[in-house]
Amino acid sequence: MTDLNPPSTRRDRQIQRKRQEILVAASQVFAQKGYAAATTKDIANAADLGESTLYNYFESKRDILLAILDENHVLFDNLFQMTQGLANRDSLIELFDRSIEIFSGRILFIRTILTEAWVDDDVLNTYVVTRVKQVTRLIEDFIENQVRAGVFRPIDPALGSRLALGMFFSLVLPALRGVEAPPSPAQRRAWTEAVVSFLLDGIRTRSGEAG
Amino acid sequence: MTDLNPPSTRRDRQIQRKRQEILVAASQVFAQKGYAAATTKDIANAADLGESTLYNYFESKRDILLAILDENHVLFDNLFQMTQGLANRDSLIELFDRSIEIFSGRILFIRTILTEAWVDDDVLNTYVVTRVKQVTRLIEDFIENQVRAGVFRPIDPALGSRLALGMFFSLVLPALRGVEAPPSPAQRRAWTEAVVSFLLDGIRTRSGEAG
Amino acid sequence: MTDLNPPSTRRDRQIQRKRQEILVAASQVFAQKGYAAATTKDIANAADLGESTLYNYFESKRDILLAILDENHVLFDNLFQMTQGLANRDSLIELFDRSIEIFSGRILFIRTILTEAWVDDDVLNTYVVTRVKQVTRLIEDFIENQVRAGVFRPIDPALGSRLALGMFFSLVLPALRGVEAPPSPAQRRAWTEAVVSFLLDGIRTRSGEAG
Amino acid sequence: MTDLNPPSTRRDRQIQRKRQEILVAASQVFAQKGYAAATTKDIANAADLGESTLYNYFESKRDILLAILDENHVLFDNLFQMTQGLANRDSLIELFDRSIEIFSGRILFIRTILTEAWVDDDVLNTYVVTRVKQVTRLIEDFIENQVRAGVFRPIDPALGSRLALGMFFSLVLPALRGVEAPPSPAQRRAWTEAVVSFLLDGIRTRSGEAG
DNA sequence: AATGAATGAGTTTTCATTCAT
DNA sequence: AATGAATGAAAACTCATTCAT
Repeated sequence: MTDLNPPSTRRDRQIQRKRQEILVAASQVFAQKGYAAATTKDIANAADLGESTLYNYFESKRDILLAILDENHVLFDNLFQMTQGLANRDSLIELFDRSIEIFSGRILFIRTILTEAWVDDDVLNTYVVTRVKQVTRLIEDFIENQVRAGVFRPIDPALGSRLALGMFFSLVLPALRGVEAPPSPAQRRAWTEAVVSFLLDGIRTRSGEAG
Repeated sequence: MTDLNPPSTRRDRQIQRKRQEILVAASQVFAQKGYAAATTKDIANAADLGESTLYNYFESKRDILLAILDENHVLFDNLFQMTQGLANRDSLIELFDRSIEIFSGRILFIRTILTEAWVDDDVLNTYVVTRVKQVTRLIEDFIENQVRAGVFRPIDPALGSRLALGMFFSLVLPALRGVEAPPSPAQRRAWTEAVVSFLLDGIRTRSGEAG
Repeated sequence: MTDLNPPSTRRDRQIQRKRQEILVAASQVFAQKGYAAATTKDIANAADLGESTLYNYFESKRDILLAILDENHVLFDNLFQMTQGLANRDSLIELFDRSIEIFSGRILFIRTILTEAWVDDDVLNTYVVTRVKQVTRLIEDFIENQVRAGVFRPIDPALGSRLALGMFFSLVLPALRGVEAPPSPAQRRAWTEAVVSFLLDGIRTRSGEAG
Repeated sequence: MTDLNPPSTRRDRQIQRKRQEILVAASQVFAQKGYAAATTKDIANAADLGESTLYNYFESKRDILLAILDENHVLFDNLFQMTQGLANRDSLIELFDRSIEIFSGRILFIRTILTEAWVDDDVLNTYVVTRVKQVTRLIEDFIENQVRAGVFRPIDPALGSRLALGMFFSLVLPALRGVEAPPSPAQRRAWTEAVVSFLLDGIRTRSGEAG
């Protein structure tokens, strides 16, 4: 049976595995130092390879970065497919929870993307803006629907979704930056519940009135 | 002696003025490309100086960065002095408004700080974490007080302040990144009103019930 | 008076002088090893400079080569201006003599051009073919005129000029390759007289008949 | 033993055949780019082999070049054996014709030799100078004989043979460089006739007098 | 005080060659 | 015998920094 596998397939898999190893190593380096400050020597060391060996798998240092970015484009597609139609409180919670989970599991990759997007307009537009716009639209639609249904007060959907994204990022940012451990599933659940509760109900008691 | 305005003082002022010019130019470059990707040639060009002239005012490229960071430390002190004692809705609004104003007026400096803090632990701790902790403490105290007074529901102050900071950043981040113009005073006021309203009252109508 | 020279002029001259020094050094290296085998280190050593200093004067190794090639384009213009209108035996002699002289005086430059033209189509077309076509045309016209005037037998002008060029190159090639000293003026004169004599009269005695 | 066609002989032939294939492929590459600019990868691709496979047949890249050069040494021996004793007009024609034919049939090999001889003194002396001296001597002897016999005017045999070689090269050079197709047999014949006629009779009409 | 020129140390990349399979 | 994978050595090039003027 194994013999029937075309040799190219096994070899291809071997190559893919190695590329993957290099990408993981490079992500660590890029995430730590940023793309510009990272050297190919750093990457090679992290991947436990000779520097020149990198060039058997990638065309250039920049090519390694782009491979990392592309890699993760796919990831987010999954996220957004899942959350199409953001209908009620539970689906809001689900969106937050899944998003935090995905971010937590791919900290290095995402940190790499953000690091470079912070500095490179192309990367920002191709890999970040597109996605952010998708979620923004998702949340905006949700808000509009709720307003129209009389459930929400008449607020600006653009501002609402922006604030929601801000809350989300405040939760994952410390882990992305590496100053906090990624949240446990329990922590995640607690966070999302609280965020959605804040978002929907505010933090005042029903009868309260701040200062 | 210094009060007598000796010749050295005039020269000192001249030097300080030049240093300042260089810092502004460097901020532009650092903000655009990040510290690592920025070259001393870039900085010199931006400052309209010869490359070697930079070294008459600063010891090294790194030294220029640190001068920028130090420069802005002062800024935040003012912000926080003003907001000591966050007592009521109005002071919350005032905090948001002033903060956004300060961030908007110093985009380059702050972008530089954040860029470097994102990859450099020392910079993060010295220039960012300290300040964030201050505001966090401020907001936490506010929340605790309100909870104790029965105005707020019993929420986790740490989480609450984190979310509040997240909202704040969602408002200034696009301008910091350079993809959006800094908000006008009117826009700022509208934002802060809305944010505080969200925060305190939630977005649901008083009778509404999502999903 | 010297003060009235704008400072930029003196500096420019200084830069031009240095560039020239580098070009001469590079010509030696390129002529000896060929462009591909020559290293920037070789060039730097030949110019008695640090390797990185080269890059203050030229953008790249290739840029140095192209500067050498351009430099000599001018040279040949002079040659051809002088020889427009190739009317009689004396002007033929003059053309050969001047050509050999120019080639002899710029051996390194010309060897560099030929070395690269032998391998690079762009260089061949831009720097060699154009010029060869000019001389070819010159000689062809001369032959055609002489044939029409009944002075020459009806021979193919294209072939005739090609053979004339071949003779010319047989004289300068050993010096270009560095296996022979460039000809003295006396030698040059003797050669050109002989070549023109061969060309016009053949080598047989008027009555002779080979084999 | 060898006559008995032992297995090793068949293998040897197989090896020789492969070596030959590699040499042909390498000639193409060397001829196009020159030795220095050609990579072992280029050669392997041209030979449709893995890069490392080359090293089963040759010790090094340089070794491949030398094999090509040696290969062609033999070729010229044939040429010169044929032309020993250059007695009359017909044998001159024969020499030119056969030489052009051999050059035309081995353009890649010869281009490779010339490319390397242009920059490498060892190659020049071993593979080119020796042969050129042989032909030179051949032609010089011919000229001397003709002069002595009163058929030629008293010209310098060294110069005469040099010019003759120059004419020859002017005919084959464009094909060697790859900017012209190799001449057809008819073209070859026409060329040689014309060259010998020029050489012996000059291009003036018997009564003519240039300028 | 300002700077053009020079450069050492280091960066990305190339490439001939080796080696295990 | 053939080759994919790995790599040391070296190439082209960059850049922060120094120094003489």
